Amino acid sequence: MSEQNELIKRRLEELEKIRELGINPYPHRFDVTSDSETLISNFNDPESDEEKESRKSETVSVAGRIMAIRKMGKATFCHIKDETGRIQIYIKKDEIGDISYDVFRLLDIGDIIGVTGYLFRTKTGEVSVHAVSYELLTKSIHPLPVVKEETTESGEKIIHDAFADVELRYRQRYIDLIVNENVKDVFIKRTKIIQSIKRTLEKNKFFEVETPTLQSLYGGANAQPFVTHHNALDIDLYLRISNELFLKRLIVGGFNRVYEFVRDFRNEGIDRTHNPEFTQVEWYQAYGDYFDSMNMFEEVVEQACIDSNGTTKVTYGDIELDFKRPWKRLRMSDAILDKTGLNIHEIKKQEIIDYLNTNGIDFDPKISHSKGLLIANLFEETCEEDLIQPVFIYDFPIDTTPLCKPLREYTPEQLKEMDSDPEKVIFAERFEPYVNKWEMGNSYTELNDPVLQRKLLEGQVERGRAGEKETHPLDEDFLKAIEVGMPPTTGVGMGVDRLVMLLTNSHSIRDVIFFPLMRPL
RNA sequence: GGGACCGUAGCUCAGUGGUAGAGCAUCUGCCUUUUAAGCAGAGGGUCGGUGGUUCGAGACCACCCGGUCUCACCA
Repeated sequence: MSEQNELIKRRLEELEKIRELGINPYPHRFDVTSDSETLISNFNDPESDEEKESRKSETVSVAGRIMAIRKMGKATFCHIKDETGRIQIYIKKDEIGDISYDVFRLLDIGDIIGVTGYLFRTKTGEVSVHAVSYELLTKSIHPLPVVKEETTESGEKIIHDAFADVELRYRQRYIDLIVNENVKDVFIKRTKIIQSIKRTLEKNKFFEVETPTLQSLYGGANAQPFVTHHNALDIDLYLRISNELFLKRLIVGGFNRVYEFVRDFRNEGIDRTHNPEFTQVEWYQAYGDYFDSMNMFEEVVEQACIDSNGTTKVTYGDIELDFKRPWKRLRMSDAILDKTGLNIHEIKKQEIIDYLNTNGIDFDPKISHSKGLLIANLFEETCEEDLIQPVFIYDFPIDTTPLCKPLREYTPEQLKEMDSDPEKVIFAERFEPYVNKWEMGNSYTELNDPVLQRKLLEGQVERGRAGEKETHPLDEDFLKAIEVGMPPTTGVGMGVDRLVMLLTNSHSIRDVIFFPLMRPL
């Protein structure tokens, strides 16, 4: 028999013994009156023997999971862990009764107990609960990794035999949360960040809405979708890659400011900044432009940083980031000029290709038809690596997106002329915030010219036929909505997981998602 | 998808071709203020899987499974 089964078998036997003694190992409730953090932080040492004696009648009830047991014959110490921390429990045989004490000795690390008793400080100085009674609340039959915590004389904590196998931690997050102290803190911060973003948006009159996850057409981003099937309708459906096109329909419908936190699904590679399902918040604001979105974006992130960390500054790895507003704003063309000396407005398409080639920069030959896509590629390969502190990169070639308005400075004649000249690049009012070299989001002055919108989306279909995998299929219903008329609008998509990574100093996106996708065993 | 590395007891790990190891956990005994409690003893393994090389494989080779890091694609 394997060790694992043997450990479980022994615990099942103990479970039976407990039942035979008339004790329900899975009772229905327990009155909890306090928690470890409150008890320890509010404890004052009694000033006299009388006070010490009277304290014994001031009982509290706490509940938690047994994390460590130290049996000493007729007395036993254990630590229980509740939602706020750990507290030591002291149980004496002659006080609690022989049977009760014997049952206690059947308990294991991992069991959940409720303890009623009074507070005292041990000889070695730890505030503890002196048990008057206790109750088994849940018997655990699956052994937990035993992690030992040593406190050195200088007060430093050393963790021994940490449950550190990354794979097991992700696959069995419930165990990770129990035995690894800081894991829960990351997820508490995650929730605080999300709550903060919602507060900031609500404060600015944005209205929370919900749109479909299952979509018969996907769009709003460049990505490959997951395909699924609806049986009753007998049609294939896609898990959304973005909610952009639905939020715009709501702007058309008369909601002026909407936002939605969504899980997006993208059928692409997995690495430390990419999980196949990830969280994004998108917001759309009628009558605003991309500068309004920059203002909102930096307000949202600065506030989220303050609400989760107390300041606008945060340390990520060995760098310090400061999210204090206002953030730097840099045109893509200026970023390229600063970095490479290339003035993309002046030079020919071929000169960009030559530059890429002579500098050993790989690019997909499929994009060589488009000066705009070459520029975007040039930017990503040369400038991104320097974008550590928060910065808005703005004015992207229009070829990079079919959903964004051209710059306001162009006259209709200029646009027409540029469109027919492959050496001219139309720039669009798009920006991406960068932090720590990562794209943190995406924003446009949204395109609302239905004729141009149709033309650009049909262009996507063309490019899809030519072999690009991440282009949009044509969404006629969306085009109809734009034809009905969308007011001038700006919208933002923001990657929540990456923001949480930065604000919690997490190395991998899997550290900020409770249950990241793992290959089934 | 490419490359590098990893997989040995429940957990953390050692084991450079010759009888599978340590600490913690578990079990037995002792121990009424311990705290990585302690002391004495015991049990626990198809060494990720399948083939191969060899007198002999945990180790060497091939393939497979799972993972980590990294590059590519993307947010």
